[in-house]
Amino acid sequence: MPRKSLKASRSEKILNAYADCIVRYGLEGATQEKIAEHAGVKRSILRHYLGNKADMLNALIDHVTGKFDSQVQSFADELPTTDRLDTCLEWMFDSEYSSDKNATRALEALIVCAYEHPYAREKLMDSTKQFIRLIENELIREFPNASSDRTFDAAIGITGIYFSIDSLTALQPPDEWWSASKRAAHMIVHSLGAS
Amino acid sequence: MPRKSLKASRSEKILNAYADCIVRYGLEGATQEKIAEHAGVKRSILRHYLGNKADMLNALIDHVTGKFDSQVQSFADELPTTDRLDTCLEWMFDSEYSSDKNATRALEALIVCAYEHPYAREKLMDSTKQFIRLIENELIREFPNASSDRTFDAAIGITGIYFSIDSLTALQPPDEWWSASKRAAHMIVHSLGAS
DNA sequence: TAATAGATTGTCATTTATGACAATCTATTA
DNA sequence: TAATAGATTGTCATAAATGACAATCTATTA
Repeated sequence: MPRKSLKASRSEKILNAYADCIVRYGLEGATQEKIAEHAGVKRSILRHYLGNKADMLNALIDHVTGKFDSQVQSFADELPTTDRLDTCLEWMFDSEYSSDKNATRALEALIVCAYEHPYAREKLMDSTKQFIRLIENELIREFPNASSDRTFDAAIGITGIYFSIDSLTALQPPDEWWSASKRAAHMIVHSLGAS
Repeated sequence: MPRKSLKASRSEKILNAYADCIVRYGLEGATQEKIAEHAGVKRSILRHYLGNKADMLNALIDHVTGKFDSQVQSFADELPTTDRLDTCLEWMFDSEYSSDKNATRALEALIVCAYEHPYAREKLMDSTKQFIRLIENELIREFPNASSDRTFDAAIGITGIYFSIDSLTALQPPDEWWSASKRAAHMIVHSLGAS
């Protein structure tokens, strides 16, 4: 008899707005008013679907890490059979392929709450590890003879370069910084090949 | 006749506390109460020496970028004549040498205000460029025959790796991530040498 | 030691953010 | 079409953060 629940779609829309807001205004700068405005709803709606502030933050943590994880997964799934590593770096560092870099930036914006929020810390750590592992797997596939230590080092390095240039986006760096980052990542790859 | 002004020392103490707070609680999470508590003073004092919220933020931007810049400068000045590049990477990635990593983390925590605050964006960009240039100079000194493009790429890469592992500190990554980051930076260096 | 400029404290008003909940509207189907 | 469960809106209370400023204390030196 009742009407259909909009909980899933409304929550999705609100949490996306929340993620956008923490990227733009910082975690504590993302007030409920701003989130509601970005989502195009009344503030009361946030509470109706997601509870109070703490509930919302927990939902956001799951949302952001979940979205990031699934993007990483489909990223891996859609890699071609040849040129996987090069394709990988193209997708990471070329803006035309930037499917939704906001997932990464939201993840970075959440890091600050790791100090007070052990659950967040764990989930963010897991997501980060998963991303590193994706890079690591592609490196192993390309260089099966490289030592696993060096492969891990390279994966950490490439991931770091990516996270860093991504978080510098707010400073509006020139496009050259992106292409330079990409070439730096390639340097690591080549160094691994030359071992 | 009046008593000596404590403006310089009090402002210094307050701004250091402010910087600590934005690292720990985020830019908007660093309330005047928390800053005052960290600095061990009454809140009224903040206003007395640094004005209102906007004034304080401007002072913080100058303070953080100035501190970062001067640390980068003395970092460069104190490098030995031999093994400069290796020493550089040791200082960056080995925790025992971490003079004051908080300057870097405060810089990163400020990035979010670049969206709304053009002055902050410029200063943060300048400080970032200066750090990259420091790395670049050392690479040029070590590899004078490398093309300037590749040297810049390498500098961007190494800087990115450093900024990234530094900002991941809140997630309490294992020490291996730091050493892996260091070795990844070395990979870039070696790749430059092998050009 | 008295006058002065600054340090320090305390208090209140205003604004902002959040929490709680009543009231109303609307899709759904029995 | 009437009953229902959920959607949506609006309002008020409380809490938190900031701004403003009066009042008091204290080092300095003329």
